[in-house]
Amino acid sequence: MRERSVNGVATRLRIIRVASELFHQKGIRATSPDRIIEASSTGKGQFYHYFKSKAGLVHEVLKSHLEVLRDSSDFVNLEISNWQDVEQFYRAFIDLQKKFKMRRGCPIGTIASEVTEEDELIRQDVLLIFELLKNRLAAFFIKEKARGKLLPQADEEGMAEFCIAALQGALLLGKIQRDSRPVEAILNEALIHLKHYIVPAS
Amino acid sequence: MRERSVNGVATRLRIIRVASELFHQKGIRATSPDRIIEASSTGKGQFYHYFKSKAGLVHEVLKSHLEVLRDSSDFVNLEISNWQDVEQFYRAFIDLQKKFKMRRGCPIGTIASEVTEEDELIRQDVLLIFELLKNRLAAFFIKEKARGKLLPQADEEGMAEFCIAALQGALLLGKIQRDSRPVEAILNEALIHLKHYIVPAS
Amino acid sequence: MRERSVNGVATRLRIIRVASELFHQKGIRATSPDRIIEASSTGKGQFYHYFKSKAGLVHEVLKSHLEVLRDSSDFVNLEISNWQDVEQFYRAFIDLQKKFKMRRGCPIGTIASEVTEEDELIRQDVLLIFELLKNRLAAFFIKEKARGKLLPQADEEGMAEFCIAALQGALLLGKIQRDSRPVEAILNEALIHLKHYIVPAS
Amino acid sequence: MRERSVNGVATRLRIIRVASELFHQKGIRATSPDRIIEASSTGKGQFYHYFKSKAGLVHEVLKSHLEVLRDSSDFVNLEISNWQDVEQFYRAFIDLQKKFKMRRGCPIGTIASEVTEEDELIRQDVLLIFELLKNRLAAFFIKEKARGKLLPQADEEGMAEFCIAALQGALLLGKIQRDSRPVEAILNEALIHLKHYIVPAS
DNA sequence: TATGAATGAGGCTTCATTCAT
DNA sequence: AATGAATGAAGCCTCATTCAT
Repeated sequence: MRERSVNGVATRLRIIRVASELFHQKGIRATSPDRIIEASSTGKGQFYHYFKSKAGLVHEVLKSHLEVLRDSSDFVNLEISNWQDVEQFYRAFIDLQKKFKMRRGCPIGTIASEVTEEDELIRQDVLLIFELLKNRLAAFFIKEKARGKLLPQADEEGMAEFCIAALQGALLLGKIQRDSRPVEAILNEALIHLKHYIVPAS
Repeated sequence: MRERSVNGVATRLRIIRVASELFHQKGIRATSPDRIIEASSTGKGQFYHYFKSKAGLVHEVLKSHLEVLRDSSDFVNLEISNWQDVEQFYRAFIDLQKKFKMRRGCPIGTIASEVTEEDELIRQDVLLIFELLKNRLAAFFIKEKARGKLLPQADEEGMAEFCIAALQGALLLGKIQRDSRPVEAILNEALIHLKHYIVPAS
Repeated sequence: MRERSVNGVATRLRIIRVASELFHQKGIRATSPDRIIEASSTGKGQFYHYFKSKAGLVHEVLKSHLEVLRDSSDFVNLEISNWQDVEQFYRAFIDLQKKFKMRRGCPIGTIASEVTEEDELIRQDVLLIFELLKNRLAAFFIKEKARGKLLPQADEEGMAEFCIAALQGALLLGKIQRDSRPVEAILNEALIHLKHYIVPAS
Repeated sequence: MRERSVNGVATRLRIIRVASELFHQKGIRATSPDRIIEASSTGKGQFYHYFKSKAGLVHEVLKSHLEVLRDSSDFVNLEISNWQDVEQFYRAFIDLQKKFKMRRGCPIGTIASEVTEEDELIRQDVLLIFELLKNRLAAFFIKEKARGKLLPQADEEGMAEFCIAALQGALLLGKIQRDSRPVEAILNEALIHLKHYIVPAS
């Protein structure tokens, strides 16, 4: 109520945050506008005042994910400039999953997985996020290679994609096994692989 | 009398197959009993005659996936006895995804991703499948190690999990990008990594 | 409940009848499926079991109107073979309107009036009904002309359309004025006009 | 200050005009305040600032129709002083319907048809308009009769009502048939009928 | 084994209105 | 005069399931 006068931006954000949370927890399909409305203590009409549809909200949620990642917020730092940052990147997702007692997967991956042919716009949104991640990781690999730190056969983009795929797969297995150890093991293997492309110190 | 039960089995199988297909295409949540009933040209009552609930059907679908995998059917051969078989294993999933024009992910992964805390039984079913895959892959690595073909530091189970995670992640990215090339590149990286554990021919 | 076993045809008919009644009373737009469901003591699901949508129900209602008219039921006799039958035709609609204390218009006209560009199928249904009326009336005029009872300049189809238009207009005015006298006066004028085409007894 | 109220009047008029248009196109029930607000580029609050409710707006729209007709604007001339003016009166409505490619009925008739028992005030508004039309037409017939131009049995009010009913019916059929020819034919018949009351030139 | 009628909760969205600034 | 946030009821439809035959 107090927030009302703040001008609605608050309400909008509240809905996005609650939705984001529920989508992560249950997935998109299993999260109804009604639940979001209830959990965000909003009136039914407000939902459709701020978002043209549930799909529209999903779009906004993904946009907010994109921004959070782009701005390298508290959650994860995408300004990767050394190998430790790559590890930190993985670490952030592992910690997130642990925070939810291994009951959830990747917030993006969960949405990605639900995409069907009808959700073209959502697919694009997810694509944008995956591309952001890829570009940031690739940027690091490219820089390293330029500095002569990576072997010539290293395919920077391919390495970045591999990096993300391993993360997605690991988080999915972690959720199904309800165990963080395999996640850490898998991501460790992934790191080992990537580091194989490092030029050995003569 | 015999006829009857034969028909019954047929109906049951028809429902499972159609459901399997729809779950792969749309996911579980987005696939209603009504749609399955319609697509399998069954009566409403038959559905609940053969399956106690939608969740029960999901269970049967996953059980059938498990059997198909266990029996190393036409789709994929899990009797892995050399590195080519590992590649074939990956190839089978890539081909499946290509068959659907990169519009779908892994049949199991799609279901896995939708699992929530309420779907404990389904989680277990998925777990069983992932474990089957892991065990078959691990069995090969163990055998290889026993034959002195793998380095001592090779963790066979970890390698198997990594193998599956890479697959799941790759298929997810493939679906989002609607492109099979990254999938092949990622799985290629995964194979390169695994093969790093091969004892070099002196 | 007793009717359930009768096999659903009863339920279906009950819904159509109730809807028909409500559409006449309030119009289509102002009649929600929920109200129809309530007024027909049906379960929510039954409605959509028997009709694919509200528009589908409207279609069925109009189809039933068409049948009633075609079969010249108790309500109105469309087997017009003399001028008295034409008067009876008008009389039936006047009586119907009076029955509802001049609170309603023509059951068909009310629906017709609500048709918009989006309701193409409904428009077609209404068209069919208007054409049935026209054809029955025209058939009489044609027969009369063939018998040399109508003047050569009499346009039988035109007369029939005029006949229907006068009826629709009269019922609309009757509803707005809540008075049956203008309705009777208007339809009387219409009859006078039509009879002007009668060949005068020399 | 003066500016403000001038703007206010403009906004008010804009809403009325847009609403009038939408009511004609879709009917009252199918036209929500939201749509009107959007189509008139007004703020939500403005709508309820100028009109106490949607029904209030309908009232104003009908009042504006009444005024337009009373003032014999560009659209239609109700200062009927000869038979050509009657034809012009019909012509105006036919042209209006043609302008919308036979997709709409009479702006008043469409509203009239949607009136239910709950819309007492709107019914009165429509009644007023129909009475205005009737009076103008009747005035002409009375004048003609006074001049000895109409037969003694001519009922001037009845003729006027007939005139309006034929118009309403014709426009409804025109909309359903999406054809202007029957409309013209019907109104031609109506005119023929009315002219039957003309005292024959001896 | 098979059919499909019946049920009621819930999903997504729009409606009409009021309120605070 | 103007904006747009807020509200809750209602509209249309699908869902998952059970029941009777």
